Amino acid sequence: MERKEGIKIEGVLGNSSYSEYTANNFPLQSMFDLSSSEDEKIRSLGFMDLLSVQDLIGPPFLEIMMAAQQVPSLNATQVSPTPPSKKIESPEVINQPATPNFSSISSVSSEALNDEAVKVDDQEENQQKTKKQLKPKKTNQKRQREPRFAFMTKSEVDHLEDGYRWRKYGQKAVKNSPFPRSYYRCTTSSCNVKKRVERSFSDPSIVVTTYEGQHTHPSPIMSRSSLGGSHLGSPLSAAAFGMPMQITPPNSQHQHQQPFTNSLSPFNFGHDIGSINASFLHEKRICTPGPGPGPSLIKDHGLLQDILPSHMLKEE
DNA sequence: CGTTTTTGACCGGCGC
DNA sequence: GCGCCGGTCAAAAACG
Repeated sequence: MERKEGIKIEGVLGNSSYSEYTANNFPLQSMFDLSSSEDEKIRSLGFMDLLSVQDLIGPPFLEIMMAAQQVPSLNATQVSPTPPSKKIESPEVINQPATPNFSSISSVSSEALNDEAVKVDDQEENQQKTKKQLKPKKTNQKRQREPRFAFMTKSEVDHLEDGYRWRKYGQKAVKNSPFPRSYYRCTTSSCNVKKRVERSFSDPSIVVTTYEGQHTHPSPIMSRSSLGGSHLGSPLSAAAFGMPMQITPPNSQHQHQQPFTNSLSPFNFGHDIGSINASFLHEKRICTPGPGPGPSLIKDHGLLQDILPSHMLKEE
């Protein structure tokens, strides 16, 4: 009964977990100005502040905004006359009130670089010590954070279906917001991807989903058909990420929102962001409510292929 | 009956 | 050193 749908991914925002920004391997970072000052705020205020998206609405279905967009055209297109509620947001990475195209912010955390290597190891370890993180005093090493990305989505549902199964493991009240923040973890045993979901204080209709880490497995939903075992060798592959991927399950009994399917999973950190952007753009395109009423909005005819293996694109 | 959600407690990091 | 805060755990409850 409730399962609302209508989700629009407004934007993406990745923020480096902490002050690791220093590492700029990601061109993205340069774009997002989550500079240290911002970073501070982020910590204090929370993502929401950063994301303070005013009304990024516009397009009918969903539009994705990669903050990473280095696409000048996009930036140019989106002018943000809207006064930032906070000022935290970087001028270039905001949304556009005028053009119903993209809007959003994003940045990528840099941990990937440093942690990447570690991460791999970490995963293994994690499996072993899955539940003894608190009790035993961790030797000394502070837990390392994985790359995080935040997506701003306009949706009525808090938990967006992204192709993966998530188990909620916590919920906390957000300081500057009346809305709580929910913490989810990928149910796959060997996968330690986490994500947190919170609603924007400014715009209750906007949900901010922050992904942390990358999936070590393909989307359970997707795997049903081809993924079978042909690919997935690369943990960093798009699918590997916790990016939101909307797929229409064959037997959608869960909450599936609109028939749109987006396979965005672009943030391969050390990869070309260009592709990412492309994929996002592509997304947008896909999502556009075309005249043809078909559940197959997906069909990637585009750059997606660059990023996703043919299996991922899945054909229906 | 197995899985997921709820929720209060706990822990570590950080600022004062 | 203390308190605040974000994030996580884990037992119990709720669900399917």
